Amino acid sequence: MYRQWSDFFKVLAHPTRLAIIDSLKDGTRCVGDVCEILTVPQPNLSQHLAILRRERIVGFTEDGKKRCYYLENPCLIRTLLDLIGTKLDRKPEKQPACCR
Amino acid sequence: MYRQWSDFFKVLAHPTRLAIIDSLKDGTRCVGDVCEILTVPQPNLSQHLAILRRERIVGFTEDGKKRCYYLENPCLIRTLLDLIGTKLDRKPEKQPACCR
DNA sequence: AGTTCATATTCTAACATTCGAATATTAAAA
DNA sequence: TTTTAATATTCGAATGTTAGAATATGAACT
Repeated sequence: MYRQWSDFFKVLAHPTRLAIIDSLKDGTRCVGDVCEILTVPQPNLSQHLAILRRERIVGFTEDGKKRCYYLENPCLIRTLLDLIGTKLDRKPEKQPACCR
Repeated sequence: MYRQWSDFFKVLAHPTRLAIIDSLKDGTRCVGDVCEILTVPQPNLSQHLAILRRERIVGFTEDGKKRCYYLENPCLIRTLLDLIGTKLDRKPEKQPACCR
């Protein structure tokens, strides 16, 4: 079980992948747009997307020759990132209710 | 910021470290006990503890020649692991309230 | 069919992480 | 003060991850 969990965290353990996730937080985006927003070279972005797909963190729909990526569990991911935000950008008032 | 976040996830991205965290979930334990419970060789355990210390996930108190480790943010860690539990051991009724 | 646009894959060198083995530290007991 | 028990550190080989370069795929347009 820890193996499975650590595989999941491994996928989150890269700044570019977190940036990708963040850029999909509020909806669907095609690869080209993410590419521009993050200023990451296209093949590199594609590699990271493949890793995110493998762990089922993102999915995509095809729209002509474009691929529109989205978060598979947007709420869960949002909650997760909020949570570590409270740890790392440690402002006392940001503590989630469960931790007070 | 993504760098800082990914550094945090990197620390969680190892099965042994997750097992250590889990073994501290319900209180304080000294190194020897964790060692036995997890059946990990002592120097290796010590290396992982050092990594967990660096990211402030665990702390310790000294008790004679023993070191008693504990989670620095037990509630936060518990919430975090519960959350990914709901994703990975996917049972519909385990979905946290916020994600239904 | 050939071209173009959007994205994916493969290969590889650089770099990072991991574990075991050996050794070091350090507090207390003898 | 020597010994012992508990834990930590250092080193190195094996393994895993990363980014860039080059190349491939595949859908839509001509």
